[in-house]
Amino acid sequence: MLLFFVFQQTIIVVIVVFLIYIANVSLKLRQSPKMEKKVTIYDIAKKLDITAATVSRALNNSPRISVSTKELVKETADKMNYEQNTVAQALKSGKTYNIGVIVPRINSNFFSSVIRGIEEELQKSGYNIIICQSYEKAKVEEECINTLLKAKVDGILVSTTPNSKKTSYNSVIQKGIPLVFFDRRKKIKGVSSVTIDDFNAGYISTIHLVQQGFKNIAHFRGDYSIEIFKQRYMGYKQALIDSGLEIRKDYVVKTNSTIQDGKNAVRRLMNLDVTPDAIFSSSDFNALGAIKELKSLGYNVPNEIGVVGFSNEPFTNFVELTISTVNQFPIEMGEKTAVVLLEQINSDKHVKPKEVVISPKLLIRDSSLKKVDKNFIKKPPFSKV
Amino acid sequence: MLLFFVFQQTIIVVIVVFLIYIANVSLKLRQSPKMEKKVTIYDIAKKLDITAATVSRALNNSPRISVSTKELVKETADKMNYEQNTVAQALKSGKTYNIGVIVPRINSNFFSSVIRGIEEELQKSGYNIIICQSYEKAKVEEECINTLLKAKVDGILVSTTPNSKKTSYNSVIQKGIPLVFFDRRKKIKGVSSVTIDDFNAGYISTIHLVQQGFKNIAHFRGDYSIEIFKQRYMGYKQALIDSGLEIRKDYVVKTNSTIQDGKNAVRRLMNLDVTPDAIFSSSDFNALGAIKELKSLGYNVPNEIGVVGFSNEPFTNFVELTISTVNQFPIEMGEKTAVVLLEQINSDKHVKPKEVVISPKLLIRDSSLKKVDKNFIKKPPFSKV
DNA sequence: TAATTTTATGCAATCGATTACAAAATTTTT
DNA sequence: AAAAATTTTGTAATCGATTGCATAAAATTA
Repeated sequence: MLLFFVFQQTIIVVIVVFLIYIANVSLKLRQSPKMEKKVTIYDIAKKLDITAATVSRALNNSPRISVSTKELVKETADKMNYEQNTVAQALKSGKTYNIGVIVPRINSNFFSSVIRGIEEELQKSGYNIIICQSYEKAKVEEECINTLLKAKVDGILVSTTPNSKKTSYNSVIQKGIPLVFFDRRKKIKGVSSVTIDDFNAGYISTIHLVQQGFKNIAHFRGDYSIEIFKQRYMGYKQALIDSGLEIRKDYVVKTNSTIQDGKNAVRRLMNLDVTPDAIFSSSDFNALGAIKELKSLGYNVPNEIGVVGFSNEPFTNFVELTISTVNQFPIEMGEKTAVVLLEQINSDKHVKPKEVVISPKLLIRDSSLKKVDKNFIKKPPFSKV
Repeated sequence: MLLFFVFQQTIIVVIVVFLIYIANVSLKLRQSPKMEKKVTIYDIAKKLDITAATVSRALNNSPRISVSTKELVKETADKMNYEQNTVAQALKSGKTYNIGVIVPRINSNFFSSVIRGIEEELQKSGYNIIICQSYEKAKVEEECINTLLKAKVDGILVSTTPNSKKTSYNSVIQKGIPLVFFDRRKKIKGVSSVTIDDFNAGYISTIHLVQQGFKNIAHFRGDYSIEIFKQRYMGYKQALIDSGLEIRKDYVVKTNSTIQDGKNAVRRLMNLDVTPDAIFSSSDFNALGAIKELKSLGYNVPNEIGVVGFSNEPFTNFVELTISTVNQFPIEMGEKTAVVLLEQINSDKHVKPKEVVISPKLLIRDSSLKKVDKNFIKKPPFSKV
């Protein structure tokens, strides 16, 4: 009986041990394979029998730590595979080293190039970027802002969406988070921006069409709630005035930046009593749609109708009939935007808001260059690409 | 004398007070305009004369808090404009709710569409994504990995770059951070992936060319260090075998995904003794370059030479001669990748690695459809778009 | 050698939220 | 009405790194 009891005990113990073993194995499996446990400055401190404070100072190269301990600490940290916990640092310092970027979408060459410029500049200073797409919707843009604020970014770069309200950015400004607009800016007091000279871009594009001999020049415009589209239109208008050409309201068509909208706009224009003989479009996609539709309607581009687009999307240079367009120097724009932001982040005192303006460049290609005039065109200030 | 002393004292005091005033003003300016100070759960606790613990529990809807205090706390939090500090939460919980995404570049329709799918799926669960571009360079990809690890992301999604080593991902795996490959995968034991059936894509594309009557079919391949390019090639090869066609080594040309590389490859092929009469390209950009070059060499596409591209980049459908290509369903791919990742994040126990495979779809367009054969083509399993 | 300065390190609070465990307040049971 | 069970709230430690202040150790000066 006693023997039996002992046996029973043993069995229980064995089972328990087995269960513990199983638990361990499954724990290992769950964290498989060979999950490392995190090393903290406390672990290093314990190993060297010093304080975490000393370790922290040593790793940060504080002049208050002797050279010998610094070396020792750094070596040990390396050996132990120590990595700073940026989250803890962020909590202590209030800086996450993350920058939010809000764009309508990333799958256009223009925006992805701007982002590239931003990225290259910011990473030099150790910042990461969090990209948020608004898909051209004001409401989604507001969600983006909230998301980025929640993520505690150290700054926000925005290219706005139509109809977004200035007040959307109040929360950002009130929190004192640096904010810079690029390309599609909002005019908000005290907020910096980096743009191109859209008025000038509109002006030189239109003048180019005038010089080509076109007299009835139409314009595809984007939403006026976005500054750049208003400016391009103003430049277009001024060019017509300066050239002594008539300004016709029905020649200005509002479009979204899609191929289809370009087609639709052309259909509308070509039903007018006096049809236009040239188009200055605020969008390469519109321009492409327009050219396709014009061809299918039997018009000859550029000899009957000239077209200039905007943004220098890559396809403008590899379609059958290359499309004249405006280079906005997107990478440079991104770099400059990042620089303006960094200045704002790094300055203790309140920096004056900056309005950086980049000069656009008209790229004259087939779609606006009448074959007969090819040799008579003036060179500067335009360039053939 | 005493009087003077008193005066002097007073003046000093006044100056000091003034200096303090100046300091305050400049401080305000610096934080202008009307910077809000952060509200914490301690502020709420103090105001209601309860503990921070209670506030925290109330805000998190703990069942251990009475309904009345919950309401009170939530109301007060609203009134005080309280916002949770995600950094503090991240430190405590070890979760940042950030997911890293590494892609070669974002300015291709394919990758930006995948990202869109990922984003839509992840945001439902409250995750943000941090995008990192490797620009097709293995070294940059490693930097991306380090950056994301430093940022303490909760998971990483990757579409790899040529020549990146499997060991690059060791640090991710060892840390137990969920990792999922999409499209351009690496075969690593225990790591999930979401891809299309590239073998099949290569097979049906080639078979389609065969059915069109082409007999000397060349292939543009990407870097074999990337699984998908190997698979597409294998599919191409198998199709030739099954069709009883000869396999010629010099018909397989390695290219990068650029227009120029497509042109170069065509020049090379057209210098062979037996020139090919069709091309199955692993890249739409190559296909476009090839078509341009073929035209300039005087060949008729598709009647003399048929071309099929890959990825359904938008331009393939709006160039003069529309390009046949393969739809990879990028948005769906993104969604599925996100789902696989979330499963991995949310499961306590070790989940089995998944290999999700999406069926590609051949889109037959002008560049591979001989005009004369138009009416004789078999419908399924292909579709005309 | 004693006093002073300089240099190096430790102590403890802090950033803001979460959560075992303990204790108080309330309700239910006997 | 006292005891037991339940609900509600509080105490204090924790996540990991940083930093003002204090103290100990070493170097310099008197």
